[in-house]
Amino acid sequence: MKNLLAYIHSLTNFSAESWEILSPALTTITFEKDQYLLEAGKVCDALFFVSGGYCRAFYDKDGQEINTDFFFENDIATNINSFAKAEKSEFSIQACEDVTVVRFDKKKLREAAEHDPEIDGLGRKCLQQIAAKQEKHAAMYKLMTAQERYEYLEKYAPEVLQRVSLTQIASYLGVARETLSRIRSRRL
Amino acid sequence: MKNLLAYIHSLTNFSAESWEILSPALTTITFEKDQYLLEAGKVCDALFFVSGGYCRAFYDKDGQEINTDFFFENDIATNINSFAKAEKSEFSIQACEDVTVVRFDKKKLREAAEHDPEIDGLGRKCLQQIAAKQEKHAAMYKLMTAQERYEYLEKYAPEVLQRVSLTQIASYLGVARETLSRIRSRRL
DNA sequence: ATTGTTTTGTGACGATTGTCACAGGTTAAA
DNA sequence: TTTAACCTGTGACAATCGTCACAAAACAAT
Repeated sequence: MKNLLAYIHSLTNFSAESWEILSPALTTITFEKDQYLLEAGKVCDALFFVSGGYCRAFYDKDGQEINTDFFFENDIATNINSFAKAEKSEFSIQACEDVTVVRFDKKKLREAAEHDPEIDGLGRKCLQQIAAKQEKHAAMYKLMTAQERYEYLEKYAPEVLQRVSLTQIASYLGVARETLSRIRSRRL
Repeated sequence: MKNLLAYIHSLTNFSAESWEILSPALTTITFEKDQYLLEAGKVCDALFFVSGGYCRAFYDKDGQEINTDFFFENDIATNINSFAKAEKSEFSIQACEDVTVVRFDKKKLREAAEHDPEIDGLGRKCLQQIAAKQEKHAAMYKLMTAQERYEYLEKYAPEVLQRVSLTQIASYLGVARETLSRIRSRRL
């Protein structure tokens, strides 16, 4: 909860009263490794602030799992489209370790936002953050080769390389496991 | 302006009074072919609702231009990160034909949003739309081969294939011009 | 019509990557 | 400690794609 408060304050001004109003929308939950925070085909009705452990977002493409995102401590994990439009999610979010999250219930969050403009502003900031993250990631794909993407991770997201297995990273970078293995050995 | 109203109503409830309050933030502008709506390195201080013609967003990577988006009639063209965070834009937006847009001035828009929750809600909806578009496009890159991406455009964005030159589309799809030419000839 | 400019198609070739197969390592549970 | 399951590294080979070069086609302007 302390991390969550720090995260919120890093985004926007947030009073003690706002926190009181927001609190009922929050629950701390733990997921065991391999459990799903969100399953493809279901509607996303919550945001998850990750306070311990990490998870991954992945699409199932013809039986093959393709990672599109990792969420570590102090990240917000969700499907923002599914959340905002109440459409079925096209991807799943799964715990890669035992994970602790603070869950923001959609309905209660909306009620809280209606009563408090600070909470409304926070919601908007979160949306922006998520949009920004998506744009960065999309640009990484469009502008870089596999090797450059790997170097980008080394530079800007080293925790991914430290904590995530090669196989999972390869899927995230869009290359075969073997190719990533060779990229690594080339760079020693 | 009529198209803009229809667009707004498709997103959210919007009263005549809100429109009155919003109007001072709007200007209709035309850009000639090749003119810039936004230049890389500058801060984006406006949204552009495209009412005629189309434009492209592109990154400059070591002198090579890489297209990342096209904006047609009834699209909102902007750099949402640069707009929201007042950071320098990493890409440019350029008119590909003579283009007519309705410009939303950032400062005036914010003032209008402070006076009217409907305008505030509209802003949020726009943000969501843009985030959704980005996510779709990112997924296209991560999940599909070049050929599948081309077929995706055929299915979901045929106006791109009709109106944009092969060279520009190739850059957008992330393949060499020649490769796209071969994808096309394979599919006849 | 003619010229010049831009765009598109195509062949050849080399580089990169994916696929398949298998070996070596690591980890976790019994 | 042993086993089993999983992850990683590596070689061989085929398929794909990018690059270079140039021809054909489309388009614009005079």
